[in-house]
Amino acid sequence: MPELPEVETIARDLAPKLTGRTISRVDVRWQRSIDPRGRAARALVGDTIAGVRRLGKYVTIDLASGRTATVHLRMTGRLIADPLAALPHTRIVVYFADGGSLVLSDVRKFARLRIIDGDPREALELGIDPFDPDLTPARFLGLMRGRTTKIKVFLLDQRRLAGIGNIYASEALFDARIPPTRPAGKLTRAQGAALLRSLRKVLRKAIYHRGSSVDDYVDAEGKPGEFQKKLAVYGRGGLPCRRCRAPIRRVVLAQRGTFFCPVCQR
DNA sequence: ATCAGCACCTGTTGGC
DNA sequence: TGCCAACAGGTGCTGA
Repeated sequence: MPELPEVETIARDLAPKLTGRTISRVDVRWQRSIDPRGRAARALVGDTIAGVRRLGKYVTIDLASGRTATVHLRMTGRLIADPLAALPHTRIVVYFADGGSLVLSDVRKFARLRIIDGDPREALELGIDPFDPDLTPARFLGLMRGRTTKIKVFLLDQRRLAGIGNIYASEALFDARIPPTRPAGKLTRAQGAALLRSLRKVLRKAIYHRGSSVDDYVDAEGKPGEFQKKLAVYGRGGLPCRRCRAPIRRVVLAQRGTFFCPVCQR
């Protein structure tokens, strides 16, 4: 479900609510929700939350001990602080010494909590953040140089760029007027620069609107985002392009639905 | 390097 | 109305 804008929204909402709170107990109701590459859930007990931020699509909880707890919500995960009522599909409950809690709920059981000792960026093998000021057009072009993979598929590779998912890959390519099937290494310098601009523009707008709720995404307050109303191509197969009225096409790339305007993107 | 296929899960939707 | 295949904001593994 959530991509960069949704995770950014959740992390910003959670930060003031969780910072400074001490973990007293963790209730794991679906064991596979704990990523076995990290520590066991009990490692969190006694630790205090120092801050909450986003790394790629991970909600990243920094702990006073120096450890990091990362949550990946995958398709349908939700993180809710101090829920007023029991949530359906609750997989993990982190209880605080003050009596409150943080709940991970997830219908499809794909979401994962991982407790990391060292540098989380390294452990998660994340590429550069789209908003990193070091990501210049030249560096962006450099990432794509020589790659024959289709640009849409390239954008989804978290080891290159961290945070782009299926919605915003299609949206940014439409905004930059680049066909999703173009080999990444074949983008011109102008196209590379335009795509980087479009990625940032689309992501920034989506963050402003608190993310896109296409199906069941909700933020840390349980509320949907608003950006789905602004989507230009994602989920609009067969509908007229907002720019030229030609029907939006849907194709499958890397097993993911991909939407584009065959007229605007050539 | 790259890609297709499948696995992980459950719920909703659209076509017949 | 009812059934059932297709599909879903993601990743990770295998094998070609």
